[in-house]
Amino acid sequence: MVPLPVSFYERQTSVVARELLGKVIVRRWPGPPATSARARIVEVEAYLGERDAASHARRGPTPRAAIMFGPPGRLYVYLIYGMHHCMNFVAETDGTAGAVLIRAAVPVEAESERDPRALSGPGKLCAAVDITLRHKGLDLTALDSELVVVDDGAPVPRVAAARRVGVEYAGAWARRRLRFYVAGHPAVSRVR
DNA sequence: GTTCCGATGCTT
DNA sequence: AGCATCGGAACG
Repeated sequence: MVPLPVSFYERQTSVVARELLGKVIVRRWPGPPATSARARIVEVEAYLGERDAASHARRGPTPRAAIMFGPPGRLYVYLIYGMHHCMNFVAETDGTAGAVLIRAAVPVEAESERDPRALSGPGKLCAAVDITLRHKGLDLTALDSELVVVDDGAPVPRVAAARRVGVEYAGAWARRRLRFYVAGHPAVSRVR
């Protein structure tokens, strides 16, 4: 299955965020032995450019956040609270900041189970698929990447929106509904 | 059920 | 000093 192309990511961040719901993260370990894991995205957050007071891009292209200003379709990883990694997909055209935080996914092979083990929360998700700072900058659109995103033809889910989690400091931007999730999905954060 | 807290290290 | 988090403890 072919990775989503650069053109998918090169759009408004909130559009990319919504459309990532239902898509499948494919993590490949080259090995040997070569292995892989697949998880369907069920919750994301859009972080916009310099005007977004909750975004790491708010202080401009600092060493950490510069990648948010670069070409779309790249992986932005950061370390939070000294122990958890968070993965983001860079959106918008080169020169404009934007990224989508991936907050929750469900392993594809577990989807049919009665109570599928969810990878809920950005830190837990990153740990589950073994993504760390050394993957920052990875090209999500390259055929041979250790991490790509694919459309497996599953039906487009019904999308709901809510405030982003953990950005209370951001004033009016904290109240924007820039978190998107599969409506009614049990793996989604309980927070409103 | 809720709220609180500590862990741990990078960023500004 | 604060953080785009998590899991466990304390409390009701």
